[in-house]
Amino acid sequence: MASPTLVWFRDDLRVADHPALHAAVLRGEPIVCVYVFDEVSDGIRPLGGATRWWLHHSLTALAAELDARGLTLTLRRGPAAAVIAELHAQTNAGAVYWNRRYGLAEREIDAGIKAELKARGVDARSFHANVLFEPFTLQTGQGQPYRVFTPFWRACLAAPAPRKPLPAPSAETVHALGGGSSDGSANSPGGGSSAHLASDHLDDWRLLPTHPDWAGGLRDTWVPGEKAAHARLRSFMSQGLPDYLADRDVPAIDATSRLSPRLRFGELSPFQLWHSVAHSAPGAAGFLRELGWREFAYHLLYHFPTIGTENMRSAFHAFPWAQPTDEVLHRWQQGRTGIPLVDAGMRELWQTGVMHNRIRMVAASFLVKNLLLDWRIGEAWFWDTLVDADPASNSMNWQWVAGSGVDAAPYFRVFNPELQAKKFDPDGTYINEYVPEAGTPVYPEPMVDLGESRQRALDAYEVVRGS
DNA sequence: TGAAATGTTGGGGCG
DNA sequence: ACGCCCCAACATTTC
Repeated sequence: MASPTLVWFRDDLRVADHPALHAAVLRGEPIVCVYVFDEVSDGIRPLGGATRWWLHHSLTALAAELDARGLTLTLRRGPAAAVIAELHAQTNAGAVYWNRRYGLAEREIDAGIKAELKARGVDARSFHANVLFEPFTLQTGQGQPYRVFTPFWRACLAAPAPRKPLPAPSAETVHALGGGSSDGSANSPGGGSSAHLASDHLDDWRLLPTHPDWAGGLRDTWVPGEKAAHARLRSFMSQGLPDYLADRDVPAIDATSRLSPRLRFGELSPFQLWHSVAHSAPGAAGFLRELGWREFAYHLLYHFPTIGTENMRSAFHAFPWAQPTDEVLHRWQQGRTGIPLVDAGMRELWQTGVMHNRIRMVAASFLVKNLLLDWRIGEAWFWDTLVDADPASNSMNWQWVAGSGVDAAPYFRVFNPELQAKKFDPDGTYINEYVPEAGTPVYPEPMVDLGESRQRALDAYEVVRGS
């Protein structure tokens, strides 16, 4: 192949609405697809266990989608800059395309790679793909990044409408580019005209848990991959959306979209969601608003890159967090707090890799306020156990609960898990599903008194009050 | 995307 | 019939 186009897949494990892949097709040269598993570059946070599981299966699904189009997904492991440079040398690629990401370390890595490639005369390009509104295009009247959700989302809705999704390239289109691996040359060197491009074996990355294999609940709950993502998208839009507003707060009802892990790994793009919604339908604005919170999280991550590690309100630097003990932490993590709704949520998380949105707030509030533990402790656990763990949303939402974020819940807002259970799980269906022993003698006593620990949190928050 | 305390109101029981 | 009290229901304030 003369000067193939290298398409670098990252958090965009899809073939439809993939601007980098789409542009590669338009460029008209053979396409080389690659995924780089990078846990070693500076500032890169290693994936948690649940996201590693998802990544394994989503990569498998992506490879199949590409294969159906005569493309091979090449897998490489290592620091992205070195790996891309090596791939460039091995393929003599004339162009390298990818879709943008928004964390600081990722942006620095990508900028370095782009500069390096351009210096070698390569057409290195990044595309707008994974957020509806580029964070650097939105600012307040004062020229500052938005710090409050409502005006942010108002500005988004007033901005030019998000573009229509791009189609997935067809097998015929890709085949016409030639030089590729439509005969499976990656597995049978000598087939086709291209040189064999070495690929790691996915199994060697050991993304799946062993000893023990704790992923049974994930397998029972999820089918990762673009095809399954579209199936859920269709069923949610046709059946779920009308009742979304009414039912989304009831954890016993399957009323939330459950699309978050699809967005996390880019099996679906936000553009596809945006244009799947019948905007005049009841529930549409409410659902899109949730998509707006994801946008806001990425906006904040871009403009305030330390959102995952530092309190956005600096007064919280002096907050008197309690010292975590293993016993206390394990009771929360394993759903043995003695508070049924909290335990149900934590067990749902452990079993399925997600937790219902409302219960996330309750369980997080319990950790940060009733147990008075630093939100970063909870953030780390969610990072490890959520299949939708996302550097933007996870950080923003924990800071929201803790009150340390810029547009956060006021410090004095403390969820009462018993009241929340009465309101949103009145017949106990959800609690009973995950904590069937609640109310029996084997169920533990509450690890803290809800009233006393609430008061302790309010007292502690005096430190940051008024700042 | 809260909860609890405090304040207000209005209907009904009852002397 | 009337006023008083109780208290649920709702509203407002405070944390």
